[in-house]
Amino acid sequence: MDIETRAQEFEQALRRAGVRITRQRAALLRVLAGAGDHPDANQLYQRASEAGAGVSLATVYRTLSALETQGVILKLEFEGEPARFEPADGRHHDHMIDVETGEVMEFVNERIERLQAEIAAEMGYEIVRHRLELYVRRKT
Amino acid sequence: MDIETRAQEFEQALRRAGVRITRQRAALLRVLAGAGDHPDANQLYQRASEAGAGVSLATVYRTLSALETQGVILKLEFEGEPARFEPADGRHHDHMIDVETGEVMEFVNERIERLQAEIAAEMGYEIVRHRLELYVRRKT
DNA sequence: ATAAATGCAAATGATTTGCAGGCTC
DNA sequence: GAGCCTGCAAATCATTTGCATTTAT
Repeated sequence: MDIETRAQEFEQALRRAGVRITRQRAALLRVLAGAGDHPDANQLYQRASEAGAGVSLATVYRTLSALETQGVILKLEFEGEPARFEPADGRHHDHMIDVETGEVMEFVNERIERLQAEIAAEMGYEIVRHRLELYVRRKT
Repeated sequence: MDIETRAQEFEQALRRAGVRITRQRAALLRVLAGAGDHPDANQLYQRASEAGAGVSLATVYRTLSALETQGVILKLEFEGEPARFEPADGRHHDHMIDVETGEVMEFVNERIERLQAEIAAEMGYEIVRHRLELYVRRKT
């Protein structure tokens, strides 16, 4: 799926929720749709600005939280750094962070997901959401 | 192990690292040693103050980070709240947070630990540390 | 037309830090 | 006695918010 298509899907989701698509938001959606990495609010602000969109950082934050509320993007809060964001389109995955380089990788493991659900169930709970982050170093 | 014994073990660890044991730190160590919950900096500050120790919040933070550096306590950063701390004496465990009540529970699962190590290894990494949090709701 | 969104600057909240005087080793 | 510690207040940093003005629908 190309960037424009994905951006339009984001727009639909927002419109459906009654959120207005302003010039700023349209620009942000495109930046997000094209982000292969996991940018933070400030990086998104930079990218949108470079793309010629007149956007303020406050609006970036406000838009990000609207998008998060609509479930269009996910907020990632890794240790010791500002929150990062990623499109929420794919399937659920967890993250692995290289502590030397800062690189963020994604991974999926069905067995871990199942075990988590079992653990919660055994204690009489159901999982609302979870957070699994592996801080790793390249093996020598 | 009683509170005083644990507090003294904390002191030893700090002394060994060349950190001075001041009246404030001694008090903090006792508060931490006696904490069955997972208090944040401000709660520790309150408790130490109530216990009659004249401590400032700045010193609480400075002491907590010294303790963390020495590996005596662990810092927990759950979503949307100030950092909490717990003594690092027991075996490793992860946390489950009841999103309704805020209650924090601990759990251990060897299989999940092993799977995490395997996942990292498959991608050529070794785990430095990890974070696994289950945000749960009591089953209806 | 009207309610929602924007930009700016000021406010927040948690945590950190500079500095002058104190206290531990 | 020397240097680490402390308390205080001011500084940071990411994020949020009040308000007057603009804009999408």
